[in-house]
Amino acid sequence: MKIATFNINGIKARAQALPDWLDEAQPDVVLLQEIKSVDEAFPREIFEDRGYNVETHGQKSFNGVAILSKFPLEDVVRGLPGDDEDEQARWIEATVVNKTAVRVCGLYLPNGNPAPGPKYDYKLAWMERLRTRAKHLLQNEEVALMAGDYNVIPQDLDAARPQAWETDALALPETRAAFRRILNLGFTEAVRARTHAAGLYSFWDYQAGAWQRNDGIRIDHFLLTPQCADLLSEAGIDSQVRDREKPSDHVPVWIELDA
DNA sequence: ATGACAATCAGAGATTGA
Repeated sequence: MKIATFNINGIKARAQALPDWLDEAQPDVVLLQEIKSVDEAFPREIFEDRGYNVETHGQKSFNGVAILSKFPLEDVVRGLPGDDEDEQARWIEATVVNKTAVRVCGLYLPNGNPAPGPKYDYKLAWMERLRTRAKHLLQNEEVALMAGDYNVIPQDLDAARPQAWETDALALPETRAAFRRILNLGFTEAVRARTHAAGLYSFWDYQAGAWQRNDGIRIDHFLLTPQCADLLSEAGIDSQVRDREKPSDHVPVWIELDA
């Protein structure tokens, strides 16, 4: 089973590039972030025509997440537990039913800039809620994963110019510590389970020719429970997508599971 | 220190992103 995560930066703006990539990469399951659309306006036909089931958790203008799956989706939950006041659409989870049932959680973790400030406080609080959900996934010994745009540069080797991000909410020591605190509960980060190579990025800013200069960062991640990590066979990043017409500023990250 | 670029909503320019 091939599962991908892709921050598309607006479904309307990606009406060509996203289906083009789906047709070529043929993922079974896709976790989308930043659909920037309400549920009613999401162009589900584009995906249903290709054999995908579609579940969305959108909001107007900003954020918004979705799951596409060629296999049936069950027990869909929208919104990260832990704060009833939180109106931002950043979390969706469901069980993909195939040979092995896989609980997939799609997330769009807050950016947090500027730091310090209320947006950074929201980021750290959101990460604490994420840690709570993560603990439960482990306690249940599920074949489960949490994937998406974490807005976290885990280590210096995950940025072309780490010094440029030193005081940024994506790389501050407190951000990295919060990410490690989740990881160290017992998750496997898929790309790093396969390679410790530098120069692997999933985001390049639109500005200042960042793509052309390969000035990227790696902020889109897959975290796997032990039961899920046992099924991992491959992981990759489709960086070539960034060179296409009207690209998102992120590219797809994917894994292959024997599930 | 700032802007560069893109998307959204709206119908100009502010807001957000990373």
